[in-house]
Amino acid sequence: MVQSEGSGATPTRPRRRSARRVAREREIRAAAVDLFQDRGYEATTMRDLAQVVGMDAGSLYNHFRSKYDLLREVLIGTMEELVEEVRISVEAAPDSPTAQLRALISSYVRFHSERLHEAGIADSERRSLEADDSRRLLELRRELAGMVREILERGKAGGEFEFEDAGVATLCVLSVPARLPVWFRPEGRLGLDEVVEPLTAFVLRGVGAEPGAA
Amino acid sequence: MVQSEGSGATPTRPRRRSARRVAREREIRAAAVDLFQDRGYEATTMRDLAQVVGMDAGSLYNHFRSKYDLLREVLIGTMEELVEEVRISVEAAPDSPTAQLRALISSYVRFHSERLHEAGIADSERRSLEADDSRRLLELRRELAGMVREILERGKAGGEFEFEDAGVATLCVLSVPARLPVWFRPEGRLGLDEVVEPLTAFVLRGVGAEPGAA
DNA sequence: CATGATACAACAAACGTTGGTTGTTTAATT
DNA sequence: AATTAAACAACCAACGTTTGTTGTATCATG
Repeated sequence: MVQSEGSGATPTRPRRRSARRVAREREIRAAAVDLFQDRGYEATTMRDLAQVVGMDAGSLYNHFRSKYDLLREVLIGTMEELVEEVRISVEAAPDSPTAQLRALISSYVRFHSERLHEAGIADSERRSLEADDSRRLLELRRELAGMVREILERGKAGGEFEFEDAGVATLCVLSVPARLPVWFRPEGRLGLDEVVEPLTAFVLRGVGAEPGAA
Repeated sequence: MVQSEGSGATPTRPRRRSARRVAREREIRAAAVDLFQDRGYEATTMRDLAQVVGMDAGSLYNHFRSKYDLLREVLIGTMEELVEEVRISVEAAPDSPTAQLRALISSYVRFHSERLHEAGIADSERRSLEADDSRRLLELRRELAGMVREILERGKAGGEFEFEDAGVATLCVLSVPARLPVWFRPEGRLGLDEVVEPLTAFVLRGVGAEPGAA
């Protein structure tokens, strides 16, 4: 097992992955997300997954090292994207706590609604992660919480917000969009935009802000 | 499968269960809740459960018909108690939407914190329920949502509350206490009472109420 | 002595994963 | 451009475990 990567001579170029392969992997990933979402990781079998994408269970291993790898990739990958997207949207907002909180909630909600299934399992399947990966996911969540908290405290200091404990307030704020995957259905009575606004208003009011103010 | 319960002749008297047996069943139930909570139903094996209560896996079947039965009993039983407790506390409150919403949230939160694990799995393990039982659980949740919604609409009509859509508002309100099992730890920085108050205030503000008003 | 709780052993089914194999696609060499 | 070789992606069958569950024998308790 000395075939270390890229160190010896003739380092066997990684061979650009074909478009076909990439498409296949995406297909598998998407199917896995769907299955994980409505049966849970443990209850989803490789045979189930294989059937959905129309291939044999064993063939899946040409694309992923293991069932667990698939889970980790989905969970951590999704959370990283969420944090990144939220961060960008906050940084793009005006330098006012209210506007920033609004931007944060809005992008959070939009992400959750666009990728409902991924977001849903990131929450419910964390327990299936091994210690290291679970820590990583928690770290990302803390990062998100840190952004919220920073905005909240700044808003409170400036008199825009009003609440007792910043820690509790942070968790309250995050609770609302976090539950979206539980009840929001894109094909439901209300469209995304009709949900984002009242939801944002609820959160802003919750921390004592005037939702009307920009 | 005609052995309907209590209809035929000689309806096998339930024969008062000994105190020992009752205690054992409670013990098993509690252990199951704990395991379901931090590994999930699917990932919990009867052998795991048996080891926790210090007996053999097969012996568990003297107390429960199946693993699934255990899950159903915990999930639906807990939810029924929650709905009942919340209803009582709302009916005991003064006839004001603000007071009633406050009572509802408060009792909801207290229930969740006293029985953190039960409440946590009622949410995350519903997918493991068979269709009928899942419907039953959903029905209970809708009952709870109905109570919230009724209060909200009455409050809006009376000018106490302010929000756009009653459906969304209901879900926002419920989101906050529902996330409690995710982050609240009784041994943490804040005790129960220090959490109930700011959390209730957040929700009340969220629907446009004055948390100060009784 | 009788009843019920327990341990123990065993079961079939289902699980994730691996290995043998075969066309097919991609890359390197002529 | 043609030829050769390597890598790939798929099927199928099988492996070793682990799963929930069920008899049966043993022990305790009232």
